[in-house]
Amino acid sequence: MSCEQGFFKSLHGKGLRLTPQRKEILSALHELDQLATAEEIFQYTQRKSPHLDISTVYRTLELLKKFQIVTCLQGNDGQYRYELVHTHAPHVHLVCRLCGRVLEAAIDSLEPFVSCMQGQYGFQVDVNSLSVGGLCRECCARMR
Amino acid sequence: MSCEQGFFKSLHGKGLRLTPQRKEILSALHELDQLATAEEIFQYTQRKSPHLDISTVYRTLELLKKFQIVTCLQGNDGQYRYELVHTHAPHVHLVCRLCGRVLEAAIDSLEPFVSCMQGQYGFQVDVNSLSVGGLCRECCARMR
DNA sequence: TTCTCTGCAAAGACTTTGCAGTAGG
DNA sequence: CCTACTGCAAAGTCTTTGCAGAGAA
Repeated sequence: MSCEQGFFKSLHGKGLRLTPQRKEILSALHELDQLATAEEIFQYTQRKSPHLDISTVYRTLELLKKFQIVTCLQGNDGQYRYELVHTHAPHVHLVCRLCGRVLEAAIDSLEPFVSCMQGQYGFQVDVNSLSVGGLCRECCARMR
Repeated sequence: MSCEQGFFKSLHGKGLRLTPQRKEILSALHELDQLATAEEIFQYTQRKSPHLDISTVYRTLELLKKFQIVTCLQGNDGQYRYELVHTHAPHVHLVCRLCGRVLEAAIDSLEPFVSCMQGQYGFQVDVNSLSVGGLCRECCARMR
């Protein structure tokens, strides 16, 4: 698991440690392989490590975020959701404001925007953690 | 205040009422004239209406959101922030992930993306409530 | 008069923190 | 062996809800 190696290096560089709990959480993120809340990740770890605490999940996610191994976004409901950065192709999330469903979308068409923000405002967009609200096809249809 | 009239009509159409508290909150949004948290809006109302309760602020913002009079986004810190939809030109918010500062940016360059999401996924992007994470010019510079 | 709205207080949902014992490097 | 990490419990933060009295239409 190359991700774990990278994580270990990042940790080691700062005098931090690779514990079984951290491995377990990283592994849960891999296996879930989609946006997941801290609670969902926690539930997942419980099968194998029933003593792992949810506060450890939060602390580890915080760490993974710092090292840019996971990104995090907030859904409809205000909860944070996490996913590994490099397992899928880069994408943005489309979050429906009615049904809350989340789609992944390609980022090619975003290029002009990203360049423009860089050029005009010196702002470097985190494409990986972009979350876009709106109406999904189904909810659009339902509204007429 | 045309906004208030629109609000009144929306309310009246559903058998709801325009109360002094709701006026006060709408007025606070106008005068703050920028993204503000429920708490900030609440604080602002306290000068003139010290008995207005924060739960009323939350309930009113919910209502204003339903009528699309305000939009709401979540900043760096997980708090919701609100602003009136039609007082500024349409814009997106650039939220710096380090310093938390929020810039307003023009939306022209976003057009290809919006069309593409519509075409490919049938997803109708809420441009007005788009919040984009990244690094601002200053924080970018500070990182080297 | 009617029924929505408000203030108050309390509960709720999610996340963070303090601490003392545990264990990675 | 040192000090970061964990589980536990408790506290925090922001937001929502229940209720009885107040007040807009």
